[in-house]
Amino acid sequence: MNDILSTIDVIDPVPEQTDKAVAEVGSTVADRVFDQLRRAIVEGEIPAGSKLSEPVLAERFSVSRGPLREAMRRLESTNLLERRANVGARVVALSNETLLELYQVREALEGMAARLAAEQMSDEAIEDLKDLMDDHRRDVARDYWQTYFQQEGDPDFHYRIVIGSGNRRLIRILCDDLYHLARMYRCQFGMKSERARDALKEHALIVDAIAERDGELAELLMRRHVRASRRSVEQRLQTDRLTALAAAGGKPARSRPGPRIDADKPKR
Amino acid sequence: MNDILSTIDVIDPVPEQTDKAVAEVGSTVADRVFDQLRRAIVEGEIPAGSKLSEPVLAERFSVSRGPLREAMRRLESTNLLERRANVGARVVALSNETLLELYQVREALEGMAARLAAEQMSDEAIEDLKDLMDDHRRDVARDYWQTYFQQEGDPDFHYRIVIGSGNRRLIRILCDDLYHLARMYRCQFGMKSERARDALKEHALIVDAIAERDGELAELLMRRHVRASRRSVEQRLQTDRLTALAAAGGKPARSRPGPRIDADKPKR
DNA sequence: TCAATGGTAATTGTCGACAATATAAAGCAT
DNA sequence: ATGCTTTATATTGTCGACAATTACCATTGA
Repeated sequence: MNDILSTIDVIDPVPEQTDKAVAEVGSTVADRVFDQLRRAIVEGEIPAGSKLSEPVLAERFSVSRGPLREAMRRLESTNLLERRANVGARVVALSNETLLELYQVREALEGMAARLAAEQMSDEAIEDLKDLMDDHRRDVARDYWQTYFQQEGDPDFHYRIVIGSGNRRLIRILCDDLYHLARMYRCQFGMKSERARDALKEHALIVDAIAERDGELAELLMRRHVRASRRSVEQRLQTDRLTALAAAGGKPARSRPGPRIDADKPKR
Repeated sequence: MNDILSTIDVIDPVPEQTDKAVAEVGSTVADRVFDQLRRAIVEGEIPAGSKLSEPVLAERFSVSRGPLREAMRRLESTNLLERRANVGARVVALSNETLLELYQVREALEGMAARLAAEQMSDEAIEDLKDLMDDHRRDVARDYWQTYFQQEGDPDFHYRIVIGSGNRRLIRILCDDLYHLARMYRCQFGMKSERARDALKEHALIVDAIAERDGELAELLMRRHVRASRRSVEQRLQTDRLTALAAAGGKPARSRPGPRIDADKPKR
């Protein structure tokens, strides 16, 4: 049945998957370039506010413009790109206003998620959440906090709770859209180091509330946590804005002349 | 420049623009088919749960598969379509669970919108909102309530408030995504007639709270209003489910054999 | 009679080329 | 010299065709 030899001629073509994410089977080229492009935007490899040229991107990812356009459409629907007909697409600009708007929505939605999670999460899932907290505590003690809170760890915590809410629409809005944008802010503006420990404490309180099935308290704590998180990023954004303003004009060197993105100035 | 004669050979295919919205300039073909397809799905012209065939849809809208696929991607991002790679796209199934999930999110988001609107809406916008309420009152008195509450009027009210919140991300989530799905439920399951008058009263109370800049009260009333609205649709959905179960097997007549959609049974 | 396997047909995913539009530059008139 | 018109280029939008994968159906065997 599951004879490996019968598929001997199709197991080879995969290795040129240069990126770490080895795109599970059944996924299409458009999905792959979607993931790659999103990562590039979120991590700042493609600067915010820059214009995206379809031909150069297509050549960079070694695909035709068809799948690329599909990927860009999906990026647009997640609000990471803004597109105007017959003009082109730009990466969203990271401003104070959009940050405020994003975190306002997150506060309402994640508060609700925490309440629902406290009511509906399974006991095993709560135990897993506690284990995750222990891991985070260990990592913070080892000063690995940067990798976790700036990249994947913190989202992991929020992911668990949102998924624990059981509301698939809520899950989709937060995990597929808002979290990537929030991560984009954190990747590009960083986070104050003392914030990591505070955030960890807040996480612990939320987990406790959920473990005690106290939905009301969980919502309150989560809303407060999101507010604090916003304030941290906002503060960092403002200082960076000022320093950038002071050193205006000097672009910090176009990295390499090879496969790079058509990134003209944000134009305003 | 804008010589019409130069395009004399391509102005003919358009007249089957049977739809009212004549797509403003600067909009592309994909945008037009997106609007048309969304309307067809929301109003039930294409039944929920049915499979969408790209070739037949492309021929129906007289476009190539390229723009059609873009439109379908956008529909997928708004959660009106579900797509699996190499298999196809289906219209979402309208179930009790998705309804509950939708209205849970709406409750949190619209409550927040009402609070923000009470705080930030301009005085003129509030006056306009009052005028709209007067119009609605008149229409309900004339028994035109069905056209308003089942189609455009009720969304109009909610649109105003959400836009009044000033949060563009919130506006996008609600107006571009969730409202269309909510309208789909109302279009396909209707609404009990006495609900219209109750809804109108609730609207009036919300407007009053906003006019008095009482954000807290506005949020409370809006959340209650959304809950009541959900209950109404839920009730109607359940009765329809039962009657459909009673008359199982007899499909209510395939309308016309002309340009119709490949609609096989929901398959479960 | 039912299950499994093979083949066939249809649908989806991808690609390259063409057409239409917007941006930019160049030329001309004032 | 400046402003407007016109031309030219480049980018986006659209189309048709090909390739790959999937689902369906028939045949064969137990």
